[in-house]
Amino acid sequence: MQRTTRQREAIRAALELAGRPLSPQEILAAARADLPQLGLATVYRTVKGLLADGALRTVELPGTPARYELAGKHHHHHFHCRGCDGVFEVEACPTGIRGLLPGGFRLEEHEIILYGLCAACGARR
Amino acid sequence: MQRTTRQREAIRAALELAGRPLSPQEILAAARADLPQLGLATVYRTVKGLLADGALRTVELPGTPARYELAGKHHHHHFHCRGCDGVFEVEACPTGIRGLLPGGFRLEEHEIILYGLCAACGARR
DNA sequence: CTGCTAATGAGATATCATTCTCAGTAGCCC
DNA sequence: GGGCTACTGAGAATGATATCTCATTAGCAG
Repeated sequence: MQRTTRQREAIRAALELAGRPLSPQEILAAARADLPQLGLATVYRTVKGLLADGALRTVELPGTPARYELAGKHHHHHFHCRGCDGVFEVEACPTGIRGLLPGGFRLEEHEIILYGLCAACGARR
Repeated sequence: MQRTTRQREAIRAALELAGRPLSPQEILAAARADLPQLGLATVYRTVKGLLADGALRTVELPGTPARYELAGKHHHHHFHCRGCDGVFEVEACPTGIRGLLPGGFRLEEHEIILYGLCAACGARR
């Protein structure tokens, strides 16, 4: 049976508050604001459970551990900041992607990743 | 000093022949057709050297080891087949990506990854 | 051809992300 | 409140990629 624990709530809250995809380490750091003794294993276990429930979505970017964001948002893409390594959501999507494909290939999904500096890092330089 | 070795040539040839990004393991398998005793360490060392020379470009996709392709091709994107896990080049790019960005963000690069089945895998099902 | 030394190969080792273990803790039904 | 048992935390174990070590091999300049 599924229990509602302090940890589970803290982890969901951290993701909700962030509003962007977080890695397990980022989740751990954020949720420790509430629960300082929180363990990494619990983060992984809980994330797995939330994924199974359909409450989270996996966001995988090249060269970094998987990140997780709350499910249910509409289609969007991601911006990966080279300054702070943070990942942000981008609320748009160009059209006509299907036309890019060579013949015979069957398109199921697409991911667009933008690289650069986020507003904070851009201002700092 | 840089020497022209059998191994270096076999690795470059494998990438040239493939015409698509290869992981170190894929490079190893392909180049062993010519040099059966080729070692993985040599692949990594050689790839590093070719990258430093600017002869190769790194292609990083989520959830997979980095792959490498010959440098100098014009801008393109990649298709990741879910059937065979192979990566193929896609010779096009939608316009207007910069318009997707929120204010303050500085865009330096972008990557578009298409997921689905390649022609061979699509036909097999 | 000869010697110098860069490059190689095989296995050991490092590095991380993720999962496992297990004793102790705490949700929740009654 | 009590008891059953799922959940937790800390560290060990795992798995996969990438690098290092070192004795041996082989480019290439002279």
